[in-house]
Amino acid sequence: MPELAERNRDKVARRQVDKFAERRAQLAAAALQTLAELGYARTSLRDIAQNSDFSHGVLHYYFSDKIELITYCVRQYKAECVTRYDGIVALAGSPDELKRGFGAAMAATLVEEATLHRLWYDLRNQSLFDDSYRSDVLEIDQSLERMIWRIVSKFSDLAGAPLAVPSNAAYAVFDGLFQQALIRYLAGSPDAAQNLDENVQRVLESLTIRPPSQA
Amino acid sequence: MPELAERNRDKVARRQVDKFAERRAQLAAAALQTLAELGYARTSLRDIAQNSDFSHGVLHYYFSDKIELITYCVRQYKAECVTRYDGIVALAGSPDELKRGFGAAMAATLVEEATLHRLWYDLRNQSLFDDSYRSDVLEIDQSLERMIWRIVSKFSDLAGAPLAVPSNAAYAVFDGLFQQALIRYLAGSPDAAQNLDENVQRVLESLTIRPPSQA
DNA sequence: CCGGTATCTTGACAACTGTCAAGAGATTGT
DNA sequence: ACAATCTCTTGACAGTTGTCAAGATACCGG
Repeated sequence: MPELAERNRDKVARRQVDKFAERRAQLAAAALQTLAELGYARTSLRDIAQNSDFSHGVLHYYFSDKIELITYCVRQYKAECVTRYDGIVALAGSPDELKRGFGAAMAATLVEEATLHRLWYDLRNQSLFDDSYRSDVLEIDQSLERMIWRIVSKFSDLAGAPLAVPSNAAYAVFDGLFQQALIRYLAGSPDAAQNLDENVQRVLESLTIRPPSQA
Repeated sequence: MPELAERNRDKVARRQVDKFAERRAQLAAAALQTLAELGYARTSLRDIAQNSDFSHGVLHYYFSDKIELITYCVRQYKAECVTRYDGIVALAGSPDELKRGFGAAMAATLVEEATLHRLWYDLRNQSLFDDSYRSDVLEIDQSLERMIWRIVSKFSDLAGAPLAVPSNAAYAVFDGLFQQALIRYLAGSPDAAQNLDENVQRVLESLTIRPPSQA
């Protein structure tokens, strides 16, 4: 029975592939945690292994080198982030509701995932020096830009007011607000989250061209 | 003559201090160049020394350790940056002139000092992981915020229109625009500078509350 | 239960790091 | 011109890094 044998081989192969992929994800999670804690410059492969259940040699069994490991991590990060605010867009019925939801969601992200986001900014910066990460980082950045654009353009629709800036500017603006809030938050400022919430709402309002009030 | 001897000692001491300070600045310049080229994670003291006229040992003659060297570099960077746009503020006679000058100045900075600014973002990020640099980075960030605020509030004055956001939000917004433009510029996008110019002008306009058009 | 394959550990390697000490060389006051 | 001090080079150190190979262990089909 060549067919049965073949199917079995396939099944085995697939099981192995699954297990292989699963362990890669597991190790990448340990790497993400370590990187988020120590930063890119201070994280060694041995540090990562110590945050996992394995020894340092196993990393080279699942990843060809450090660059492939970190690239894999960056991609894994993306999956978590990119749809984070889509629920707010789908559910919002009024511009005010969307505005409030967006501000609250940004503030919540700030406190819940502060270390993961400082890692993101760290890796994005690395890509300015090292070509190895550039394409992956750029792709994620564009995904985030589209995510922000979904919010902003929906707000524009709901408010019936056109936007004063294009997509890349809108993303840059809110990214800047978040990054500045992150700096303050990690420096211990107690009102960083609330301040971000307020600023996000104010800026979102500002980016739409308000119709003449008495016309 | 104790007085003459004393004065001479002082003179000598001051001359030595000057020479000492001068060499520190010289080495810090080499360090800044190296860091801007390689990034924080990949720059070693030997790399820095190789970009100077001296050997690697001399760095420990002028700086107690790597942290002090880099801290000194960061402070040196600040001096160059913090008054960069003040001429524009002083000379602008109309809101339109200020707006155009600001956009053009940001775009010029982007192309002229791209590598120095990617270093700034790199070091600011390091301060999110390493307390050693935190206070210096925070201080510079606040100086930059004040610089942006001088522009934005002057624009508000000239236009006779109040601002929709506070100082920290204004800084965050323009910093975000610049950083995003820097990413694109270093990735080879040919229109990054012009796009930054346009976005800066649009956003500056948006941040002021325009009076009802027909009132 | 056996043999082979997949998985993991251990230990080693060469290169690189920040730091420092010993001494050579240069400069300065007298 | 001499001696003291400042300046700089050289070479070494202990620790860390990414990488890899040899071998131990676990798993699985037959």
